[in-house]
Amino acid sequence: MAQTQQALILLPKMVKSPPLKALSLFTSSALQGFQHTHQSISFILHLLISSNLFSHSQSLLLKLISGQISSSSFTPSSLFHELTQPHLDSFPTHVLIHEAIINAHVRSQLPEQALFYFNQMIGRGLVPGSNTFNNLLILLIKSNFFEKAWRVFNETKGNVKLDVYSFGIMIKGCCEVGYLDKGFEVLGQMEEMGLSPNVVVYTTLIDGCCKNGDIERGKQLFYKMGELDVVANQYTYTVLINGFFKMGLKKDGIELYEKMKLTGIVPNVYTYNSMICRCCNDGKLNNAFELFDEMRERGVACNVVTYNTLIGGLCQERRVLEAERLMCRMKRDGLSPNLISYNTLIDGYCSIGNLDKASSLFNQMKSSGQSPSLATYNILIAGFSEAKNSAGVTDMVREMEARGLSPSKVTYTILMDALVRSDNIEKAFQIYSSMEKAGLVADIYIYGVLIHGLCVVGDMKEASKLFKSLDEMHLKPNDVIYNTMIYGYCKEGSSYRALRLLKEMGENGMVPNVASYNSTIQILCKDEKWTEAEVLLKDMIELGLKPSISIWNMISKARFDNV
DNA sequence: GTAGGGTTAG
Repeated sequence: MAQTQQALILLPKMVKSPPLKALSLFTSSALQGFQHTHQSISFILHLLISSNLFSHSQSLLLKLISGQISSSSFTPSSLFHELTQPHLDSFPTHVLIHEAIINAHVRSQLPEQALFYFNQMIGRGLVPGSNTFNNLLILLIKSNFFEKAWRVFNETKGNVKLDVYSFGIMIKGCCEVGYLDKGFEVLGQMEEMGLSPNVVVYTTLIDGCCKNGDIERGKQLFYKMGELDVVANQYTYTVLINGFFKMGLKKDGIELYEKMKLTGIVPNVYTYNSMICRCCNDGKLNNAFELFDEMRERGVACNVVTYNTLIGGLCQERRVLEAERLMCRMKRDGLSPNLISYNTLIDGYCSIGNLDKASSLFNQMKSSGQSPSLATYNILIAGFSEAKNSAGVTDMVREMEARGLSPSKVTYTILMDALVRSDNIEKAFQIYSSMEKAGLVADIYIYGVLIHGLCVVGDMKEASKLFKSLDEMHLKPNDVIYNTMIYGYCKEGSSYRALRLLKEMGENGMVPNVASYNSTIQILCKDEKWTEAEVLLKDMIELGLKPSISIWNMISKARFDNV
């Protein structure tokens, strides 16, 4: 009570001072534990805003939201309610107060509250500037409230000042949640409003096309921007080149890369990294290193990603020693290996079965100040289980949990897979139920491991039951699962079941592996279902797969007998 | 400090 009085005593003094002096009176008294009131805060905020001291009003609001400045006479929300009441204030200040409150909630990462004050502002017929609106959109999208962002965008776009950024932000949001059509819709709205999309907007949407698997539309947009004289830049080319590569369209990617250089757009580190990554994935390490040299010649500085990509490429070719040497070179180059560098190299050593080296790198990583992630543990756990070192596995799981990291679905997959591979299907199911108890929902990989386990032990009844239940769970079986089921059916001699799944794979756009063809044909032959066997044989040859010798023997014998 | 690109793990 006494303190409230003090604050009231302070008010006349603040009124008489210039804005910054008044503010310092306010903050120093607040720090001394003064209980401020609606009046004193309202006064100081209005003063700061009407004097254009926005950063000061902003930091004051942030302190109020975070509770750094508090008072027993109000809560932040009662205060903001009071502040935004329509009263006799001059109109511009009222707009600015609303905006300041919305911005402060945005900066405090409080999407729901920011949205609340935004809606209140619109409801009062006030028009927020595009900055305020755009920042709100960004926060909503970043906080996974895309639907809210979409609704706000569409419901209020007539009452807000929109600019190119607003549309760009919204398009990016659409692409991120996979609503490509909506992204194009926004582009259309933008054009209708007479705003010309710039290169950033086009690049964002082209990237969205690539990431959502619709490279064709991305390509069309690229042409469209050319027709509209919007000049593609390094970003645009890199996005599309990478998109081509991701879709396996190697030729188009390289062609565009050449076109980029011809047009005089210089490839930068992103472009090179994308190119190098493609070479590595194709196992063309020589080309990758040629590009690496070319970068140096052209003065494009490589970065951690460049090195990581090359380290990964070498590891995939099992050239792990060279990968480690490259990591040393990276350090000499003044770049510190990051989490991905270590994870990649540790995985490399695990894959050649050198767990000692993997462990020592793991220690090196920790002593260099890089903290292991869940992925690091998963890699090591996979390495130890592959090496059938169960003590190593247990240690890793223990250390991981001691660090406060809980096993992820990937961890469970690895553990269950190891058990299945050592014929311990019951234990695998036990792990499966402990996973469910931990609140994790099994995904297609987990079911893949379980189905594999059931097929290995020959329990096709259970395997088929599980396989059929995938559909009810809205999970699409992947090619691994199909191949596993086919393997299981062949083993038990159910040729027609295997054949049906083989066809189903094709209908779903998957290519069965050689083993599936070989074993299905084999049992079809055994059942003397020659016509079906011949058809499959033709299919597999067309796909470029090599039938096994025994199949040739069986088939040619049948042909001979029939003649 | 409002929108755009590249690398790892089942």
